Amino acid sequence: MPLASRLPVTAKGKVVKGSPIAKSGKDISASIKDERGSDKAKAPEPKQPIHYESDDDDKPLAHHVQRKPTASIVDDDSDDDKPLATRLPSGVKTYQRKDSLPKTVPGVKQESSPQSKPSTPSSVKTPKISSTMPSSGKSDSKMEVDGDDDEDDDIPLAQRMSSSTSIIKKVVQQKAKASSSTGSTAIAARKLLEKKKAKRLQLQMMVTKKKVITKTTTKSKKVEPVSGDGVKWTTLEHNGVIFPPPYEPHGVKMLYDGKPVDLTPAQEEIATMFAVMLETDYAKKERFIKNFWDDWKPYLGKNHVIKKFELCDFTPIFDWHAREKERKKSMSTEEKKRLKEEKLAVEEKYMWAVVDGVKEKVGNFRVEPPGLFRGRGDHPKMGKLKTRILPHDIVINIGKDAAVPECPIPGQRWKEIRHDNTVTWLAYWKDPINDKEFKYVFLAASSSLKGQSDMQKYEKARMLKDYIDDIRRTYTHDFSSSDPTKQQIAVATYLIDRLALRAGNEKDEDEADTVGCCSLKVEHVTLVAPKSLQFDFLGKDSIRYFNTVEVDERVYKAIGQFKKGKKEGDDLFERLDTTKLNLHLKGIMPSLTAKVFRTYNASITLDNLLQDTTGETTIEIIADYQRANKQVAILCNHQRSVSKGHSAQMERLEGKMQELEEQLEELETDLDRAKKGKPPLKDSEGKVKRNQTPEALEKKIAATKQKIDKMRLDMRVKDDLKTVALGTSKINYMDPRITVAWCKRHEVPIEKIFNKSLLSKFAWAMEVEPDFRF
DNA sequence: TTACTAACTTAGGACACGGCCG
DNA sequence: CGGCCGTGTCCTAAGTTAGTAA
Repeated sequence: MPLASRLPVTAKGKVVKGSPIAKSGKDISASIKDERGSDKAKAPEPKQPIHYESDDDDKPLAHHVQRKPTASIVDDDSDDDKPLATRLPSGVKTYQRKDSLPKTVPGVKQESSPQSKPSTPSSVKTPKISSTMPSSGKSDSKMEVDGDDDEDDDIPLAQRMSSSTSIIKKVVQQKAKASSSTGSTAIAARKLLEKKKAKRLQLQMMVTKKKVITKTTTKSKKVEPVSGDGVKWTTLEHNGVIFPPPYEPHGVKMLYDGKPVDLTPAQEEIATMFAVMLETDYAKKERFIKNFWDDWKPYLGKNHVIKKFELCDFTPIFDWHAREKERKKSMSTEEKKRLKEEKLAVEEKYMWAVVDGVKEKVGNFRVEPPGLFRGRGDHPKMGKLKTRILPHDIVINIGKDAAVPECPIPGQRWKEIRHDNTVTWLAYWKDPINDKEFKYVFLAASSSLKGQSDMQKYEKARMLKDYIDDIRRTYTHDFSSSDPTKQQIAVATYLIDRLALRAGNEKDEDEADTVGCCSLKVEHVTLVAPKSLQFDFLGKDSIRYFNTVEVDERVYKAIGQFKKGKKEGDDLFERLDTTKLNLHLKGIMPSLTAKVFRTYNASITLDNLLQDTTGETTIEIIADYQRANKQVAILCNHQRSVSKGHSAQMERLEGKMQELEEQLEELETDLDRAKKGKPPLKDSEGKVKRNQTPEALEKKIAATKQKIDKMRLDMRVKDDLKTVALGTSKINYMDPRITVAWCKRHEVPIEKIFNKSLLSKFAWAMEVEPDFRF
C-alpha cells in the first residue's frame, strides 16, 4: 500500500514534519521515500498508525499500541484493549478565525525613528522600583523570614530530595494500596469515588507539607506554616538575567540592484538576521519574506535607496557570516575552551537562584536575542522582527528581603520589581511577537520546585486509574445519548482517552492553523466503513496526525452524525470547547483535565509493556525498554524529522551488508573446498589466498553471520525510529518511577536509560521500590 | 458565557560535543 | 586523525489550564 500516494498533500504547502514511518512489522518503509527529504519543506507523510482495538470498555485497558501499516485498519492482533493511535501529518484545513493582524504591524513601530532601537525609551522610563506586592495579596507575611539564609546553599540536595521523597513515597504507597484493593472491583464505583476524593486531598496536603518539612530538614530554621495555598516559596534570591551583547556592525555591504549599499548599524543588524537565514527554507517562503520586509522597511526609512525586496542581494553578508562560522570552527580546542570558560565566568552568577535557602539551577537565564521569528508550520508571523529586549522590558520577581539584581546595562533599570511568592517565575518580559504573551524565566527542571510539580502531575495521573473504568463506562454509555452535548463530550473524551489527542484550544488567526480534539474540523475525520475513522490533521507544532482506527460503532455513527449538514471548516464538536470539556472532567475526578489522559495512558502503557521484558542480556533488556518507549512515543505522536543523511546512510549500510554477504558466500565456498582438501579459489582480485583449516573457516563464518544479523537488526531499528522521537515521552509523559523500578528489577543501571539531565530532573523518583507499579 | 490574562508544561529543531571508524 | 554520526543541550515556540474580567 502505497501510503505515500494516499497522503494528502497539504494545501498551501504546510510544513509538516512528519514522515512516514512504516514500520510495523516487517515492512516497509521503503515505499515511502522521503520526498521531503530535502529540507524543510517537507511534505507530509504518514506515520504509522497504531491501532487498538475497539475497546471494550471496562477493562483495564492497558493498552498498548501496536503499530501497523497505516491503512489497514486494525487488525489487531494485538490484543485487547489498547489505545489507538497513529500519526501523520498532512495539511488540509481551512478554517478561519478572526484576526487582528493589523495591529501589531509595522506601522506602529515606525513612529519614532526606527533606526534607533525600537525600544522606546521615553515611555519606559517609569520603571517602578517599588515593588508590587503579590498579586493576590497572599500572605506576604510569610516572606519574612530568615533573614538571610545562611548558607545552605549548596546543599544537600540529595538529602533534601530524599527526605521529600520518602514522604512522597509514603503517600504513594498508601495510595497504591488503597487502589489495588479497590480498583479491581469495578462495581463499587460510587463509593470509590468518595474515597478517592478524600485520598486526593490528603495527598495534596502531604505534598504541600512536604515542602515545609524539607525546608526544615535542610536548615533547621524557621518553619512557618506556609500552608497557604498557592505559596511557592518563602525566600528567593537570584541575580536576574543576562542580556545578549550589543550588536557589533560588521560593515559588510549587501547589494541593491547589484550595487553595494551603506546601512546604519540598526539597518544592517536586521539585514544580517535575514542574510544568515538565506539557506534555510524560511527564506524562500513568501510569508517570511513579506513579514521581514514589512518590519525592516521602517528601519530603512522612506528615502532609502532600498525600495524593493526583490532587488536586495544579501549574499555578501551571508558569505561573511559563513566565513565567521568557519573561523570559529577552526579555532584550536584550547582556544575554544578558553572562550567557553570566559563565558562561563561571566554567566555563572546568573545560573543559580537560592530558593528557601537551597541553591537551584535557573533554566533560561539568557534573554532571547533579537532575530526573525521562526514560527513553525504555516505561521502567519514568520519572519517578523523579534526586537531586542532591554532591562526596562523586564519584570523581576524576587524575595522581599533579597537584594534586587543590579541592572546589567548602565543607565537603565528594570521595568518593575515584584515580590510574589505565589508564582515560580524569576523574571518575565512581553513577547515582542505577540503582544499578549510573556516570556518567563523559570528554574531549571532539576529544581525541587519543578520536581515537586512533576511528581504531582504523575500522582494525579495515577489517581485517574481509580476512575478510568467508570469514566470509560460512562462515556461508552453516552455515545448514543440523546442529549447532543453529552454525546459530544462522550465521543471527545473517548478520542482523548484512546488516541491520546490533546485538548485542542481555539487558536487565533495570527497563529498557525492547528487543532486538537475539541477544535477538530469536519474534514479532519473521515468515516471508513464499516467502522473505522481516519484522522488527518495538523496538531501541535504542525505535526501531522494521521491514523486510521477501528472504533466502537456508536462512535462511528456519532461522528457521522456530527459531520452531517456541516461544511468544510466547521467544528466537528460544535457544542464543545476545552473549558467545557475540562469542566465536565473535573466533575468526575478532582482536578482532572484532558491532558491527564495523555500522561496516564503513556505511563500505564509503559508500565504494562515493561512487564514483558524478556531480554536476557543487558543489551536485550534495554532493547525491550526502547521498544516500549517507542510504543509510547507512537501513541503520543512524537515525531522527528528524518535526518538529512538518512537515506544515504541506509544505502551505505546496505552496501556494507552486501559485502558481508558476499564474504560469507566466499567463505562457505572455501570451507567446502577445504573440507575436500582443495585450496581456496582466488579472491576477487585474482590473488591467491592462503589455505585455512575448516575449523578456522567455520569460525569466521559464524562471526560473519553474527555480524550480518546485528547489522540487519541495527538497520531495522534505525529505519524504524527515523521519524519517532523517544525523548519527549521520556521527559514529559512516562512516570520516571516506572523506569527506575524496572531498572532495579532487571539490574539495569539507571544511567543506561536516563542521561545526566534526566537523572537530575528525576532525582525525586530514584528511591522507589522495585515493585512500584504506576 | 465568553474573552482574556497569566503561568506553567510540552515540543521539535539547531547545534555542540565527543566517541568511533577507517 | 579527520570526518561521521549519534546523543545531549540549548533554544524558544506552542500547547494547556486556572483564574479573572467583561
